[in-house]
Amino acid sequence: MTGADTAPSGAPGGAGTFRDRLRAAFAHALRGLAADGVCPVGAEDLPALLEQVRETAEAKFGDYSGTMAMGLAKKAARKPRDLAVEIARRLADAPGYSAAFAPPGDPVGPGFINVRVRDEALSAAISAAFVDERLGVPRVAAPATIVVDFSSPNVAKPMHVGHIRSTVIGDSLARLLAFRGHRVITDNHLGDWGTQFGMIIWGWRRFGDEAALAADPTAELGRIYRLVRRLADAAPEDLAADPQLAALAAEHPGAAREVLLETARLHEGDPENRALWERFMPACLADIEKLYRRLDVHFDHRLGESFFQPFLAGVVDDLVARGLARESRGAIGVFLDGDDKPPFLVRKGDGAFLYATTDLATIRWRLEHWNPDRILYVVDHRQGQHFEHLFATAKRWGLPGIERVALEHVAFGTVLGDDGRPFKTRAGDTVGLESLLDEGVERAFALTAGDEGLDDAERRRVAETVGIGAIKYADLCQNRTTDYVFSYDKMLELKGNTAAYMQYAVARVEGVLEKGGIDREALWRSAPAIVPADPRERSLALAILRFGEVLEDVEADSRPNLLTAWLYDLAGRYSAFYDALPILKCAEPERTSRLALCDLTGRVLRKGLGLLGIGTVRTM
RNA sequence: GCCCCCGUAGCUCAGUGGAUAGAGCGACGGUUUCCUAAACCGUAGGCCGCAGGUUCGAUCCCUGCCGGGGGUACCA
Repeated sequence: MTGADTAPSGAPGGAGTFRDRLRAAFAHALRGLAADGVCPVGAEDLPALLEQVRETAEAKFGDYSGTMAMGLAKKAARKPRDLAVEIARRLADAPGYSAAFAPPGDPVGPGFINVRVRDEALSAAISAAFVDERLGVPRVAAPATIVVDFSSPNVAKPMHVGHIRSTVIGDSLARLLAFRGHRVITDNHLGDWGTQFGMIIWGWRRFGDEAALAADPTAELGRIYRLVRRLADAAPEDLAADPQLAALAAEHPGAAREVLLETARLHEGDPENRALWERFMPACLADIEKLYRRLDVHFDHRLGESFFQPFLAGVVDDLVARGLARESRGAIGVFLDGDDKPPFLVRKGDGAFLYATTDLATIRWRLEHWNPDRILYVVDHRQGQHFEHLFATAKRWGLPGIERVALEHVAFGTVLGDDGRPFKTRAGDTVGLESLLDEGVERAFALTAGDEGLDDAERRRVAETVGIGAIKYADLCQNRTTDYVFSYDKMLELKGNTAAYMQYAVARVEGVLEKGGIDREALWRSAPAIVPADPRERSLALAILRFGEVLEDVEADSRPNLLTAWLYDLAGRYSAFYDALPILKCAEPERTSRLALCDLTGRVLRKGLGLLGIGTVRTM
């Protein structure tokens, strides 16, 4: 970090984004339409209609357009074009319109109303953003309390590639929502009480190695976990392929059943199992924390499954008492879709609870203690059905506050290897998260081999930022819901939609300012007028001022890839600007204006990357 | 069987009701006495899986089909 995104002081937050201001003007125009009886537009119709005010596809159509006239034409019993004329006329009279936008021209095509931002307004807005600590991004009018539940690894086994998306996407959403002005509560719902502990307890008693545990607790626990898992899950063909495993399996024919028994004992409060659990936990947590520090991911809370364990029996009793859950085949479940469909199980036949039970207890606890407006579960898409059932059960349960909280499963796809199968090592093992990061950093380091003027320590720091940034960015820039193919080569490309390209753009900004010996603080204090006269400056300035619009869109659908797409577009515009126009070598007042635009671009890129949890470097 | 997701350029992916469907890689061509050329500019490359439907307008919404993936009562 260069520290340059700390605030210049003194700027107002501004009157909202250009899109906000134009939507307000369209709202005025549409209400006028209704008041004059031209077209019935109810207050409830407005939001959807105003969503049709957005940036144009191409600069030749202007900066923003409104396309609602076509859809409304039938309702108004007019030709779309005529209605567009009516709207455009009222638009020009809307309060605040003419200060920001040029008079709308005649509607284009079937009824597009195209609008161009006035040059003076653009200059004023970009100059204001320059001295604004929020870079021109407005705060939300109505802050909400939003719980972001993400990462949630199972402790007692190493974090692996499967945890990266939840961790990176969740962290980014939390940062973004907080910057927007919401009250964000991050919670890591650790898997610290599940069947894997039954496996470890059972395995420790049979295969545990005290010396190995002392030397490297996670490695030893991981070894035991994997071994027991293979034993308990072994299919006949696995046993046929692995004589050693087969021998073990013959020795422990009841492994699967006994593991579940140990889990149940732990849950029932068996002192010996509890003692083992307490013995294993600290090492597990320390190991996980180490990775989070490296990823620069932080949580407000770490309320794992074990935290909710005391409430589970009460949850089941309550569900039964209210007639929602009942006994079936020895287990207890909620029949959501009728008796013939599989129920949502909250207690197993052996008395152990399930993650459904914990999740229900967690919802109740969060409602009681945090009273949130939204709870986001950043969990992979394969658990979609679980969350459907969970949310449906929670609503039927009728907890206080449940009717006003939005429970949202923020689903994401699987990380695949080159072969299109879930990402694995060549040997077929799950890829550990730490070694994944190491390899990304190592490859980034190799790429800096030719760099002059960087000592080894500096190169290491750059490689860490670039390597980890590449991995995070590759994940965030994909449409969340689709699977994506993991490729070090692609994510470390210096061109294209990668973290490195954005980081490089930031480094070039640094280069210009450093080369010019620019005193940034003094530049901020002088609050210069930025005048985007050249089309490339204009295009860059407009993109910068869309930052707030993009964050609003990201929040609406929990889609960080909208932010990465905008950053990529922004960095591209900067590169085009930088390439075509002299900055240090042009005359005043252009020189200061362009320097300010440069500096602001750098701060905006840095802030945008920061909201993705990605750092930047001064040189690369 | 039922439910969910995905089929867009050779490859990896954006775009999910608007204007001539976009990037990167790969291919071909251009730009450096000049602030980081790890860059920029350009060319070629597409029945947006198939067939119907809704709409002024469909890659996007609905229905069916084909192909791929995932889920589907005691793992999470």
